Amino acid sequence: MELVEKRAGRQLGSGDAAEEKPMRADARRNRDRLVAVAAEAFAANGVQTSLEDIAREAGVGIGTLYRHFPTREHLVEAVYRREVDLLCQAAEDLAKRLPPDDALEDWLRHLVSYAATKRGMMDSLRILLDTGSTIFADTPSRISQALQGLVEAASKAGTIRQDVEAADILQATSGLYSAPETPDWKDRALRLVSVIMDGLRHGAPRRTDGDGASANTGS
Amino acid sequence: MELVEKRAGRQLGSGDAAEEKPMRADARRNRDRLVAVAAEAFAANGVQTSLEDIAREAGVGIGTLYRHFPTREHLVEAVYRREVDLLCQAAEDLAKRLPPDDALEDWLRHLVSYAATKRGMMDSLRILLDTGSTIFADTPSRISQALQGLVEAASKAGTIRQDVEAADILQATSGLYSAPETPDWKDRALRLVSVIMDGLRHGAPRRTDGDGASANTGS
DNA sequence: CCAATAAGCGGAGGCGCCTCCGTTTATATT
DNA sequence: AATATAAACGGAGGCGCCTCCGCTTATTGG
Repeated sequence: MELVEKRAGRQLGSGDAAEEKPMRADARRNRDRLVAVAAEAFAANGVQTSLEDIAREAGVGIGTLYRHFPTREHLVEAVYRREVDLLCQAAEDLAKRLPPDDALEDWLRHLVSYAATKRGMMDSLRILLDTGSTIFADTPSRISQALQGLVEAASKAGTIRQDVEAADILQATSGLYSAPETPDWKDRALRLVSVIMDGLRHGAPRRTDGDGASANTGS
Repeated sequence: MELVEKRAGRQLGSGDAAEEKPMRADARRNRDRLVAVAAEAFAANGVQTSLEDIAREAGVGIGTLYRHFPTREHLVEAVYRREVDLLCQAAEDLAKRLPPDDALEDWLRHLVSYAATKRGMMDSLRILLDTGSTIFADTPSRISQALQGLVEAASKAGTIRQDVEAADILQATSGLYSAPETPDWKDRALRLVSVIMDGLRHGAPRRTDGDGASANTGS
């Protein structure tokens, strides 16, 4: 689960040059903890979560938080970036560990968490847009690429129907981002994933199971 | 100087119906003081001025400020609205008290103060835009209309050249809003006004003075 | 292994935001 | 003028933000 994040230094806006210095071990550890804790907190309570709470939860002083992330937006950007990294990383890992169609299904479940985090952070993300951050330039294509790998593998293995592409699936799941903020949001989202996967498997050349539902709604 | 402001109640966003209740005398007085003080403070120190300072300066408790203006943006909107009102009011007053071209010149000087306030508030005004406030719908046309009255009067009196319209002058002064934030900003702005007025008078059918500079740089 | 030292830590403290509620006061009623 | 009452006042207090700086510790070179 511990994703090694390269480029740990400055970001937000694009006006820096000399970087890439190796960070001291404790600094890196603290920084990673902060981002991880913040991700959880933002997803659960929205971006307005008290930074002091996050620091405490991560077991560091508030000063440490502020040294690493001078503004709330810096932290938000780091969280968002990590989320995308994790998502792409997960695609690779799953592809190795599972049959292609199961990998795809699991990855879509990851996508649901990603969406959850993203919706919690929407407001701050909009601010980042104004600030001229660069995250948004490559993110969509990175995600799309990760998905494409999974889709192609499953397609080649013949366990999903042949005529769908990454773009189709992203479109099918786009409802995740705009759906209302109900408490059972996550259940609905996972159900949607399950439906889509059933659909994809149904039209496959080699069926893996009878054409019933695929069960497994996760925890 | 005391402009009587109708509609003292809710605003910001457009989702209110029943309004226009007569306000208690002390409430109205405090509200007006707050807006006046805030206008000065915002122009001098920008919108980030401490609300506590503003309340103190206005001689009211912080609670009073918050009752009248639940968020900083509500206060900003009120200030901005008042600024526009004062500007339009000034146009009428000046038209009555001075020869048309002098009225026009003085009004342009008012416009400079307006611009000063507006630049101090830019950031918050942008937030207001997102909030969906209605101020921006009619403001430009109101200002434009006020100016038009002055221009037509002066034109009719023959003390400025005949072929200019309000729009021309607004365009000529548009530099006020984007000019850099230097300390001598106001001097430059007033100099610009002076130049424009000289130009307008120069092409007039009946000259008021020789074609030299018009002096009078105000205080 | 032991300094030396710079990188990092963390929390006290100051400030601003905002709410809540006991007190004051303008206004309507008699 | 006296009274009732709802409207308005104001500031204490709680919380979050952020800075500043004395202390701690990982790292380096001997």
